[in-house]
Amino acid sequence: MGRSPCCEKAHTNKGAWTKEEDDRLIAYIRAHGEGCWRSLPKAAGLLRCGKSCRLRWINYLRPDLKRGNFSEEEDELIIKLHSLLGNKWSLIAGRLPGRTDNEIKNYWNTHIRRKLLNRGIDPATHRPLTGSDNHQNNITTTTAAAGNSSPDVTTTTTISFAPTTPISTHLVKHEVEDIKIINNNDSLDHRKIKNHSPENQERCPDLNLELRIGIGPAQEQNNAMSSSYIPHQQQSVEYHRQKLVTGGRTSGGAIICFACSMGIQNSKECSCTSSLSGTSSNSTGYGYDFLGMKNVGLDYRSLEMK
DNA sequence: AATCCATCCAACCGCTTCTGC
DNA sequence: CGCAGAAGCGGTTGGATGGAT
Repeated sequence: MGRSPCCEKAHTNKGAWTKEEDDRLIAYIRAHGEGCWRSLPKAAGLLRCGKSCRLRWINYLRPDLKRGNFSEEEDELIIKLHSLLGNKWSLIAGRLPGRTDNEIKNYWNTHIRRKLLNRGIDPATHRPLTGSDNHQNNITTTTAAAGNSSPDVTTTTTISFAPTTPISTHLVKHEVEDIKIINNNDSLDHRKIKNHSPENQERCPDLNLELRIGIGPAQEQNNAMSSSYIPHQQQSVEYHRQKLVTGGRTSGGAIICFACSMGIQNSKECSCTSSLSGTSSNSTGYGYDFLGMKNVGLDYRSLEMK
């Protein structure tokens, strides 16, 4: 009951590409562009499967690829993006010009994982590594939304990488408020990172991985004690999804999609151009399908990486 | 010099998602 | 709407390389 092979394997080369194969592939794509990968090998005179050609081109032969070591800035960006997106290497690669998903994935597994472990951070959860931190096992993916499901109305959803098991609201509140204090002081006072147990103490305070999704500027105003303000009550993403779909809407300002908020405008990821066209300040445009919240009117301008 | 071991990374594989009919 | 084919994605593998013994 297996799937049909993507190509006739009996007549295809495998393994490392030769210079001649590279040249053929480059010449063909220069002449014809990237088209149907399945038919490309035959047309280009290559004994390779289309998948292999695509991979070779994307990961190695593309002229816009950046070669060489990753910079410290790229390192930190990858870490932050990974904390937000999880193992979505293609999305992460979209934010690093000249880098491929495969390259970033390899780099993550060989360098950054170790780097985070040395910092005492679990690369999977971006939380401090502690032996007794059993609740972290509840997190199956770093993109998982967490928090309690209390249906209280608030203006901001915090997508936390905290435990997925129910935890009391006030604990989350305190934790978040402490982060706020740190940001306001623009300092790295470790004592203010409260985690309610010594072993949970943040070991890398500059890596705050709370993800906030604001619902709208007007409501944001109510909370505008500071740019890093996070409301008292944490909401589940699902609750906001339902609320927004059934009537919750942004109260002002156009909505940009997640892709644009991440700085990759005009990419294929961008979903805002159509919904933005002709919208006014009371736009009811829809947002990007972020974390499965398709068509939810979220304001990604307030999506922050801190 | 030979062997072992760890690391790196290109490439593969299988699954999911997208797209056209 | 459902199906099939194509493309895309992420996990994994295996060969090359370099350092340690």
